[in-house]
Amino acid sequence: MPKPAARKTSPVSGQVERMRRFNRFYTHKIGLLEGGKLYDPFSLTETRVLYEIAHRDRVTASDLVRDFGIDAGYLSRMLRGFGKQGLVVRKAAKEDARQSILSLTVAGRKAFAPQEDVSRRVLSPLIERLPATDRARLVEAMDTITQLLSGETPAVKAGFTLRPHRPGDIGWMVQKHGELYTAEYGWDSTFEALAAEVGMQFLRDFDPKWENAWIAELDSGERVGCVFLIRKSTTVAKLRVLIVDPKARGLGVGKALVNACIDFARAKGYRKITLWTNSVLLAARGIYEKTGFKLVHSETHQSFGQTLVGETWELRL
Amino acid sequence: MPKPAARKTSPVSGQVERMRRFNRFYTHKIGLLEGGKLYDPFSLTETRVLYEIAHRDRVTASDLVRDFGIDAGYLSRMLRGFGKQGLVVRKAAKEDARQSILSLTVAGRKAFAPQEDVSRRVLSPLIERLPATDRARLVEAMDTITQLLSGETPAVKAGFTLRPHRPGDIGWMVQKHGELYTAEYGWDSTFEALAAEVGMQFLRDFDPKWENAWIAELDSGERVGCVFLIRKSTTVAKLRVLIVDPKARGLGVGKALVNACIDFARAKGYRKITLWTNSVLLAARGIYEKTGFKLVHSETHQSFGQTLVGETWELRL
DNA sequence: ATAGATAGTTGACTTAGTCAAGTATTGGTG
DNA sequence: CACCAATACTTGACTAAGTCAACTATCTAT
Repeated sequence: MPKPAARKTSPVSGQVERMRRFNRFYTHKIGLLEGGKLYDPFSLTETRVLYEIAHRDRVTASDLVRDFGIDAGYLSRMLRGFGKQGLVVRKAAKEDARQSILSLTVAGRKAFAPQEDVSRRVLSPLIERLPATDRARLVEAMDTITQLLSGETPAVKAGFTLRPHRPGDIGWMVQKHGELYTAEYGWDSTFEALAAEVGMQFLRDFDPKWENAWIAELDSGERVGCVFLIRKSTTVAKLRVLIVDPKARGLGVGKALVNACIDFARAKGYRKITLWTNSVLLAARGIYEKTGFKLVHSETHQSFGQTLVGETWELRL
Repeated sequence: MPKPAARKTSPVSGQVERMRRFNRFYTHKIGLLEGGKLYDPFSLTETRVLYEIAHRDRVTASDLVRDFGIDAGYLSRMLRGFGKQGLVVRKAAKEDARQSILSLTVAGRKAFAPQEDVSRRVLSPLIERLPATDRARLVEAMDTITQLLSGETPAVKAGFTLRPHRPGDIGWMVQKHGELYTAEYGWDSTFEALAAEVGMQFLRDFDPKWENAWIAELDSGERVGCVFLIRKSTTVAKLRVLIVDPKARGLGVGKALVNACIDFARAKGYRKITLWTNSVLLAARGIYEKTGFKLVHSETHQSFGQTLVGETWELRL
């Protein structure tokens, strides 16, 4: 009878151990924070039930039992108690008389109001003792976990801003071009070298009166896109290195970047914007089309380890 | 009597809301995972107690009460139950006869063994359903939260490896040079442009038989340093763009990068390594000195918006 | 009309945990 | 040495949190 094989040390098993460590740590941390009479006169579970009633429209007992994993018997009893105290009313639903629609009374809202603030009071000190950069890291990490474990679109995705370039942004542009074009199109390192050349030229020749770079960043401060507009001649501007990180696609980042270029070019009195792209870059081409650029020239070329169709697009201003 | 001032919308209050959202989400997620008969025949609290006894040397009841926030009466009862089942023994401590040192019996270890694996079995599916990049993001986020909320030095800091360059690494090098030299020395964007030029040239002229780049990354996969070695002539190599992220300083990353260059140069039969640095870069100069480089030339120059003393260092191989 | 399923309630109980008083031991002080 | 207060843990009595099964009223499908 051979012995069972020893457990192989895989990346996943190391990652699960790190998850266990976090889980042990965080549940302990929260356990300590939530212990005691924090929600007095309500228990933690009562507070949770009241929270759901307060924040959901037409919530039923079955909703809470199903979503919350609370026992129907226990919930019924709790709701009876809340009813006795005048905090919650139950109204039979028109479409199914078995169901009770739960809502807080005015007295219920008043009694519950202090508890709404408890978690804020508990969590605030945790973050306020950290320096600003660590605060951003902490909430970013939390958003990441929520997003990944919930399988949802991140709420923070909704907010982004465009800003001018700062130290490190050109390097970021080169890095993203290197990573994303390799991952998505299999382009080789000559493309990253081209991006580095564009970045070098932009910095060396930068004339803020006629040229600009826009960096898109999320509310968290994370960079998710960029574009440059440079002067080709007194009447012609050239748009270069438009890129959007996959995590921020679908939000209008690319369109906002291109529109920023168009607005800047118009304000500076350019007559035309020109750009060079490749036919496989469908999302970028779509943005150019939608913003009014026209395809004026295309030709096959061997670049970046591929056979590609290079395209020149123009927008008359 | 004037009304109280409306709550100001500050960055911190937005961040606390994001923390609350995470907290609500995660405790709910864990609550669902931990519900039911997961640790049968033990309860969650019993499992936690057994875990502590199994993993800590000479643990006492007071230790558990203090660190764990569990009631002494309840714990005593539980331990009595474990004693009845032959899972735990209590031995009076020699130095204080009031104290009981707790340990698992052989039968206790055997009975507890399946429970040790429960959290692994519960957490594994959460991570295994994610693509590899998201897995790394998840555990990185968890490590970040643990580190920030515990106020500890990150455990992951201890391990780093060196690897050859990949797509995006050159851009990362440019980005870090741009950010760090601005932040630490006030150098202007001409330095980032120089880094971009070095990167571009490296990629375009790269000959793997004679040249290499090394990227230092932590166990988490995060890049924290780099160096390039390029061929200057058949007998002379040139070391370029050594940089170490502040978060990984003090670990020997810089020294490892330089030693990798030296070893490579020796293996390739170069006679000498040369490099150009600036006198203000004290940490780098310290590493060069310690690894045997000699200062052979220095001169004042106006670069990067500063008056600097450029230095050439050499190592005979 | 009937049967099975569903929404919630109630009775009886178990499990998880609290609080206070008690016993044995230790350390400090006069 | 004696005494007292504090400490480590136990025990009695109890409350709080929650479970399970049987029940009532309502709905849906056949």
